[in-house]
Amino acid sequence: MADEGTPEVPRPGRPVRGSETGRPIMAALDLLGRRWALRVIWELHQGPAGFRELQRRCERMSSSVLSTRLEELTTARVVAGGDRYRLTPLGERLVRALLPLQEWSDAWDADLRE
Amino acid sequence: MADEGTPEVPRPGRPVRGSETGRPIMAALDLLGRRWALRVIWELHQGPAGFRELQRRCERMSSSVLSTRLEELTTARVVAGGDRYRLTPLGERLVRALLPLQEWSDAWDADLRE
DNA sequence: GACGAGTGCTTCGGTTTCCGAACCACTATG
DNA sequence: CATAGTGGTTCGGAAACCGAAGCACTCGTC
Repeated sequence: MADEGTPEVPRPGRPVRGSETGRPIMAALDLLGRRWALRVIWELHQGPAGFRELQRRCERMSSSVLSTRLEELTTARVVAGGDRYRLTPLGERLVRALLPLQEWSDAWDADLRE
Repeated sequence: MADEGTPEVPRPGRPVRGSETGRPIMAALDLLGRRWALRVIWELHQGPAGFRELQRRCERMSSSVLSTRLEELTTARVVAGGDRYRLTPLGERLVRALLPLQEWSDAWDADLRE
């Protein structure tokens, strides 16, 4: 489904960009702080999708980057491929952890409108 | 505190990278999906910090990128400058929305160790 | 008052990442 | 056979990021 080369995916327990400690939260911030990563997870929460459908949901996201992100998220066991891409139980749990963000973004909207 | 040029900061209500709709959540995902953005917010939650101290907390983060992120986050009213940088009430609320992520990252760690 | 030592940044050349159109191989469906 | 859709990969150009260096300033202190 994707190249299994040497993809350099952040993992807890290993030093990542900006942290030698390997603290899980730092690995998570690295993984999720890559372009489109949060968005892909968010869109998959709306339901499983094939490659091209997922790309459409992300409004013209580059296919090459989508491919890379899917590989990273798959390695991280957040996403699983097969017939279509879908969130793993771990991925679902991540989305639940991210749900308060939607609420916050509405508050942010309200705040900036003042 | 930083250049007030034309910084192109994502805002709810405006089309952002990957979304023409301007839905607040999409603007938030864009803002927070930039390198170091989540980390800077996370570190400021440990307490206010001056520029160089914040850079140290982020373990050798590039000063130029820190400068850019601080400008974006300030424009977004998540961070405020002054004597030292600190989270605004909106920023504190954002951190609270992000707290479940720490818990998740520990579960992620446990899952990957299997 | 000249010396560090620290601060808040900016500049700039080099590297990495991202973008996106084109393309390839495959599977329908008509 | 043609057309349309799928799951990607390739690759040249653009944008983002990196990090060492430097600048202007303040704060002791000798």
